[in-house]
Amino acid sequence: MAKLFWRRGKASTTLWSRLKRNLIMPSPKDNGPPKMADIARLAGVHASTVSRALAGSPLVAKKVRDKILRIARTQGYTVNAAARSLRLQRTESVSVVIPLGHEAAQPLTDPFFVQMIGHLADEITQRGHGLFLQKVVPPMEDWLTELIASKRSDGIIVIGQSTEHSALEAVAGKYQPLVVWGGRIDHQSYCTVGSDNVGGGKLATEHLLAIGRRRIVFAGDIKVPEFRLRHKGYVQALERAPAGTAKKQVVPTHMTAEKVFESMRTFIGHREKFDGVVCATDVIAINVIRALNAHGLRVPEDVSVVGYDDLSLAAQTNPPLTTIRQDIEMGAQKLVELLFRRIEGEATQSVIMAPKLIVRESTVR
Amino acid sequence: MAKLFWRRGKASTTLWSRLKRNLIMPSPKDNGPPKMADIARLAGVHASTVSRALAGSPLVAKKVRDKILRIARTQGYTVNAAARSLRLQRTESVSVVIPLGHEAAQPLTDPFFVQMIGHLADEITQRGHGLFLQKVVPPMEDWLTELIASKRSDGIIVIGQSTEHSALEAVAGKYQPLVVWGGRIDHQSYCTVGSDNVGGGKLATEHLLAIGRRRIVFAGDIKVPEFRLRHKGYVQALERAPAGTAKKQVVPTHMTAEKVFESMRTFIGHREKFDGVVCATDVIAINVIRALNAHGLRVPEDVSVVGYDDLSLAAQTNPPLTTIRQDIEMGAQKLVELLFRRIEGEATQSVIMAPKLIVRESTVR
DNA sequence: TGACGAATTGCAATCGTTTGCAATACCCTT
DNA sequence: AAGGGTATTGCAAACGATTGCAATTCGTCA
Repeated sequence: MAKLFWRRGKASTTLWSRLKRNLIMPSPKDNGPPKMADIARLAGVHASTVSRALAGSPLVAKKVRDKILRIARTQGYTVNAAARSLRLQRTESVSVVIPLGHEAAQPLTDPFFVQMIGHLADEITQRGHGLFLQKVVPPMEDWLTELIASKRSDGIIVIGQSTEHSALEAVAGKYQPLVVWGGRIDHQSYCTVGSDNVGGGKLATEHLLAIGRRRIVFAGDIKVPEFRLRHKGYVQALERAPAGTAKKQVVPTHMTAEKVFESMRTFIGHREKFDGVVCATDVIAINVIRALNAHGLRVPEDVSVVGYDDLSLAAQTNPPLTTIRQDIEMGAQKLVELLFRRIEGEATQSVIMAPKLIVRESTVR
Repeated sequence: MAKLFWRRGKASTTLWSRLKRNLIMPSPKDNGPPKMADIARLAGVHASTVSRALAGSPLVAKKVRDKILRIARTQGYTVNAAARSLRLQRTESVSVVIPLGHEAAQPLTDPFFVQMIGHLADEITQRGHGLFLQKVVPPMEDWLTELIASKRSDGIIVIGQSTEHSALEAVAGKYQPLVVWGGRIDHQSYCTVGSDNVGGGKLATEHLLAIGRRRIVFAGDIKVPEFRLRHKGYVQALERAPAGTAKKQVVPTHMTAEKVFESMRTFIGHREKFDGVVCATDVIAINVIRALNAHGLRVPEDVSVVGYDDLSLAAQTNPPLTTIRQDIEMGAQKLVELLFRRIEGEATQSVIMAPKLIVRESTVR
């Protein structure tokens, strides 16, 4: 193997040293980034002193430290991450996992994920950590335990429990530094951050009732925990609705744009009339509106539509979307804050954030 | 320190071993994930044999290998990533960097990034690697050299050269495994993948001319290399336009939704009439449409609008967006393919993909 | 039964940093 | 100038996995 090529600092008769002597090598740095030992040699000290200097330890004399730092900078030295992780038993990075068990389709099209990832990236880098991104698509097994055992990161954030509730439940007891964005499920033992989905669903439905809508349907896949909770709020609101209100109805639908569009179109064709739609997400809402328009139904004149999430694009659609805001930025902050506290060993409670109704033009003009 | 707590396998009088004898510890696995040595002990072999067995080496007897694999599985063993990286001098993961030099605002709102990241994640995980996500916001310095020197990943993909052309240029000679999504700039020495931006801009403009538009403006920030190239195509098309075509005009605008909306509104108010808009991105186009609607102008009856990217949401807007498709999925594939070839030491050429005009209803009904 | 060769296995060095402890350098006092 | 400190430094052992080489086992044939 090329092992000999990589020996350093031994003035021996290795192949490498012979090569080095024979070749024209004007640059002081030859093979790859410099190591701590290289900086040490340049500064005339031991590597341990370099290590301490870089860490800002008060043990090393100011004069020496300055010299070391200067040399390190000019040499473009940065500590080798793998070696550091191994020695310190921590990686200074966190895994962000997106399980897509409920969607066979691969691409993470939903802008919700993007916004979440963006905010998480902000929070995590702000704390000097890296972000290891992991997409988990079916078929998936043991992904969580493997990720944990690999010790690739100091903690894990899972975005959306998807259909992985049991996998999460299984490790919750053994592995502390784990936080999940999603719905609060009864008796769950892992730590979640999320909005009050039941409350949000109720809020949306009550708004439609308040503006006089009486035949309201729900659009979304009830198998996903978060959506099931939103649907639950929808049901609760309808149960207290004024007399004459039509009973509950669900448009089962997947998350990709075309699927939503299709299922909505067939729904419009086959079922009785309705005048309001509570959607499980903004993306669903947008496609519902598209389907309505395709059938000559105007929004909001003929049908009122409410979304969920308040993505940044919700304000830009046509018409702008009335929706339930989940404060994604705050959610990301909470997730990261809780995760770091759990990394420190603290036990933390789940956080439920209050959802907020944002009225725009897709419900009332 | 707690060092003594972590000693293993030495039947000595360490604090740990004393603790262990006294406490009730029925489970064989006590502290943290098992190490290779633990599996070895359980299987009655040396760690090196376990390593070989896990790697599927033909050196180890089939019977022994099976036993080791079984034990490893039941113990939930996974190789420690840091130790492996250190020994192998490779991390089996790649960095994806998003420089946001051109946008002071933090969040990566543009869905383009999301889709790109999603596809990259697919391609990278498919090759058994991890994805290390890095957002670089101003003020930024040395981010590239530091990332390289940390050896945190085996290669780097930069999405959009933003304002970092010179930083990229600086390392291109020294660091092979680097690929950039973006515009092909003259004399650049790093490897890029991107669509033919000039051609795309021309395509969009020619389409508007072909449907009879004669007063066409360009919306976008010309300081970003990719957008400058698109603008160049716009100019080229106008130069060959039929007589009577209005001369070129630019709406300078930032990328965030509100900024676009505002700059467009003031533009509409102050300038002479126009009947077509070539936008630097789909997100810009959507907000341009919103601004036009706010002024009572209909799309496409009064003004035709073309976007750029063909994001998945482009088909869902109202009206659906005519746009220039950049095949993001293929782009991601190319990026990853080229990167892995460069990791292998191969020199690779830049790739320019042909853009394609997608006609929807924002230009002609 | 002994020996030779092939098939398996173990040994030990290595990857680059960090850190407890031991050793040296330095300063000040008497 | 010797002694007693305190500041600085160096030494060497980890961290956990991989791999060339040496050592062992095993099967087989004479």
